[in-house]
Amino acid sequence: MTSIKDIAKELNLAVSTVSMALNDNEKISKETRRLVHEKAKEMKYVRNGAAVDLQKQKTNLILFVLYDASRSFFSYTIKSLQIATAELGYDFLISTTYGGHRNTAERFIKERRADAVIVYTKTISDELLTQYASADFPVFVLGHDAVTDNPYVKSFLAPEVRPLLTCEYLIEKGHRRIGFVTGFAESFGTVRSMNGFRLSMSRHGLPVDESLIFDAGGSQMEDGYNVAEKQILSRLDDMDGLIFSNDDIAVGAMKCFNDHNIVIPDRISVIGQHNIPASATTMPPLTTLTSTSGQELFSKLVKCLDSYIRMEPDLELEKELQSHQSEQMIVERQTVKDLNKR
Amino acid sequence: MTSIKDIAKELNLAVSTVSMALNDNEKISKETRRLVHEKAKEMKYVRNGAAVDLQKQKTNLILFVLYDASRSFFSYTIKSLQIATAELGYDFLISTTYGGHRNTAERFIKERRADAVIVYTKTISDELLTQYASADFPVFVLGHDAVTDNPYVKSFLAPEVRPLLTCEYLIEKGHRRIGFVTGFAESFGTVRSMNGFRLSMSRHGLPVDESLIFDAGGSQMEDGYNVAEKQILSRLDDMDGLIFSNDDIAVGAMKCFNDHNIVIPDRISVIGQHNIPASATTMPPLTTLTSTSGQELFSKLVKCLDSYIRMEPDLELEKELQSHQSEQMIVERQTVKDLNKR
DNA sequence: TTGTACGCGTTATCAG
DNA sequence: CTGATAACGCGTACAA
Repeated sequence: MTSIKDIAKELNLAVSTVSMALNDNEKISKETRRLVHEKAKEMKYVRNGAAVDLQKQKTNLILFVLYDASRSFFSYTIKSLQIATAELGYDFLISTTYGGHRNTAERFIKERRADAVIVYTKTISDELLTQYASADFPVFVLGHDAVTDNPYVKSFLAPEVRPLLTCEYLIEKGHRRIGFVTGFAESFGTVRSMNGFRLSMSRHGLPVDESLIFDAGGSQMEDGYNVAEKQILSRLDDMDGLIFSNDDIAVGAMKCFNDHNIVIPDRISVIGQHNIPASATTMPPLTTLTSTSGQELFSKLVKCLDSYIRMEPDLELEKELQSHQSEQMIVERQTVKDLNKR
Repeated sequence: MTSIKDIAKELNLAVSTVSMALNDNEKISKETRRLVHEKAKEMKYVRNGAAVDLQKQKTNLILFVLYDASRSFFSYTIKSLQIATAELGYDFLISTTYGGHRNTAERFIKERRADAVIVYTKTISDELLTQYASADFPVFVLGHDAVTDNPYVKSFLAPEVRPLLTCEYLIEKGHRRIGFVTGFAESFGTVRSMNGFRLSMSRHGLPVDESLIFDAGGSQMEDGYNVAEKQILSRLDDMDGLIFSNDDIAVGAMKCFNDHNIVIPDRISVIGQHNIPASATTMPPLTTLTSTSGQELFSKLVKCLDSYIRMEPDLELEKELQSHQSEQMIVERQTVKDLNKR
């Protein structure tokens, strides 16, 4: 590995000169700069990231931590964040905690191997974040309100507990005996929509039958298929509507219903959440929920994060972001029957 | 930020003593170690990653570079690699190059910000890898044979050009006028299956009608829907079979066919590739191709990579891995008609 | 058992 | 415009 020292020696220059030349510092004559660059290329010089980081006390990196990158629901977020971070010149890396693999994420947080972290999973504890966030190492939490007294752990996109729109929709369409299927227990979506579900039911004076709350154990299509086959099929007669806490498991369950010749929505209404691409392809297409949070939102988010990194928090922008409530909308397709019409 | 210096001062010890104590070096008395650890916790000491990396000339990091983490096809690979790297104590991070965002990946490669890189995309050029790989910075390429003279760029899981099994299958079932739909042009899967397609056709003496080769422009479900609607629908009568280079676009296209009341496989046979979860949920379920490359394979792969990192290449293991040809199998579902039977 | 001294590769500050 | 020197935070021989 050739270093600036080597090229300094080769050129009979001081290391500092070489360093500056390499960074195109105006203080160095154009000629010298040219020479240095040339030699550098010739000697296949590449700068050492660790050394730069150490000296600058900056990594230029923003780390995004989430549970499962393959969930279609997160793919949009990933892309948006990548665009936003790139706009501001940051590097962007993803750490996945699927299967309990939190070590990498935690080490990067503890050892400050990034300038900031964006956490979109419950698998990293609020305590850890509280412990390690600081003025020069801000942590943004997405999807829930982190419990913390650390002012540098900021929460965004954490919908307040509100009635669950999918539930409201089913009720509006005349459903009364409504079941609920939970996804990965450690996900915010599951917890939140579960709470929303209970809220909606109670507000309409409807009882929640705990035996009609099914746990898929995970948030992937296969999990949806399995819970449908093993737990839901036998209870179909006890419900007129079934809410899934996300589309992934709903799509899997739809497959199961098809395999068992259960006609949706004649036999039972089904509704999902997130509007992932595959939900449009089920038979019949899945009615679901969509929520708007465009590229612009993520750009603002990263801009705000950047302001924290630069130690000049843009409190105004932060306020705007925190008051942001994403608009939710039912995507009406063909898995919910209007029971009022008969 | 408190450093070992600070805690050394506080305890009237030498930095080196503190350093060793922190690393539980036997040379330091148990009592001192306890003391140091205590003080460290008290002062909220956290070690500085960059400094450690610089000194050790190791990052303990393996970087995985791919185009789009949300593609269901890659999710299994990600998970397997994560498990495998964790087994050997490495940190594991993902860099996504979707939308041309290669900067991060390239910078990490150039500046050696990882101990090794696994590349599973065409978006990082072979030249770059060739230029930066070295004995102490191995690069493993997945999915294609990298063109390089650098012995530290190793290729794996690069199927030889062979007849395309899905095509063979269609032909066996009596199809003759076969169309082909390509996904993201920069993906290996697309290129390879395209070549296999041509090979199969020619081996059976069948002409390839170039106007029946459709470009979806991307590998996501939406891309499949769009190409079906805009290009394929009008050509349905000119084909009896249609091959998609991956399931994602096939699933999207199936949705389109359903929307337009095209009955599959009566009107046309359809076959995909990869057997992603969603392919089982289309109406009717998609016939597709699956290939086996289990956890064990990835564990071996990472073990081999590790041997390179440790500068003791396990050539035997490497050989075994390189000769590995994944078993391919048709997953027979309901989108291919047997034309011989009528 | 502990301390000293040095190096890892880079940048920044100053003096010349 | 260029050079010497001191950091950055840590690990490790070697000496005490």
